[in-house]
Amino acid sequence: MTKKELIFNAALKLFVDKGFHGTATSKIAQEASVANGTLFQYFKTKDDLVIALYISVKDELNEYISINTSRKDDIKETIKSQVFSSLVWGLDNQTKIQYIQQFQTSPYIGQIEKEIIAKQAEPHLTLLKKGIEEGIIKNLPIELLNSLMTSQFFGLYQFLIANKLSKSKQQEIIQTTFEMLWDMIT
Amino acid sequence: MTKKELIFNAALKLFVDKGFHGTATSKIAQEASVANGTLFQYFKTKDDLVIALYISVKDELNEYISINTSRKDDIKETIKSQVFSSLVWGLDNQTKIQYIQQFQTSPYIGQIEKEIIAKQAEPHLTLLKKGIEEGIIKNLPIELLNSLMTSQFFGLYQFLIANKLSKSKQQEIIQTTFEMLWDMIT
DNA sequence: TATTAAAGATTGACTAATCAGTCACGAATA
DNA sequence: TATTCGTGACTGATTAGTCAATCTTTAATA
Repeated sequence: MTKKELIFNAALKLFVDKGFHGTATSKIAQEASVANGTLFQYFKTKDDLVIALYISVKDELNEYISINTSRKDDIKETIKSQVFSSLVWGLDNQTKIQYIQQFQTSPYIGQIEKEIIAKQAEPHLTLLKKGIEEGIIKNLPIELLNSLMTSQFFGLYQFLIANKLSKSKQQEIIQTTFEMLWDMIT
Repeated sequence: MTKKELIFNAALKLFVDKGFHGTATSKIAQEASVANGTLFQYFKTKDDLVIALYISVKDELNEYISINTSRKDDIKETIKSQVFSSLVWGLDNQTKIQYIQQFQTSPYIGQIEKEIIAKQAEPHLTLLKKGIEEGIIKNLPIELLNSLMTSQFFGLYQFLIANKLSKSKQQEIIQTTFEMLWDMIT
């Protein structure tokens, strides 16, 4: 594991545990078993680290979704496998999901360029647009549909981690909830 | 306005603007036009202030919902007026909604006693339970239904503040989205 | 009503601790 | 040998929280 990865892992753990400013850079370096100065060689400032970590985690999630999504021409199946793989990744990477949420509701979100945010949402929006054009999905603003779906994802996710269920029961809930979501937007 | 209210208002503004630890207590006192020491007479520590502010804002929202909800025996109308009044309040109190979100995804949430959280969710859960018993709402875990509804609220809210629409267009979207939500859970 | 004293509220200068970020030097690598 | 990587002691600035002194309010007494 590279120094940079060590720092990312340590920062992720501490930020989620103690909050952004509740975490001293010296503590991150310590947790990463790296010198104080090393941290500032990879990241010019603490804010740089906070933001770079978010982008890295978000990219990781998007890559996972992209790899695990079967690109059939079936829109329902495509969206379904996107939602499912997001959940699988989220349940296996709870700290990272927590970090995404914490970051997105913090003042830091304003520091990320709008183009980066737009780029990350773009694939979902395109898919929704296609669905509307094909007459499958309700003709509503795609930003609204996307916002509702993202929220739905977090809502279901919160429920799943708050209630430790058996794998099969979990799968059943995910399946049911997705069908509810699908009925809602079509 | 009492000193305590002045401090709450100043803290709310700065926490949302600069984050929890990005905001110094001295800055809060300054913004509130109050001495440093005064802040610590009302709140033993900075953490106390952060938490007291959350509970205060959350109570304010709940009180607003409670006042503006017509307690008919019609479950759909009851839930509808709860969702609608939440949105009205949220659009009029954007900073407060932002604070609620920021707090709920921060490590501070773990410092609030579970009974307080449970108590705040209780009315909604009771309502959902009643709906299920009457065979109106789908027979799913009420915590799941509540989680999905809360998320839906935030999703819609995010869309509404991100897209400045006319009052009538806004009402139309709210109406449509609620019907979608209602169809989903029934 | 006027006076006064006790209780409570408010102040801001102060401090010990902590913080983000620097930098001169040593280690590793090519 | 030269270049890059890694180090940790160091610093100026900032922080949360304290406290002795001052101001304000309350209420009892003459």
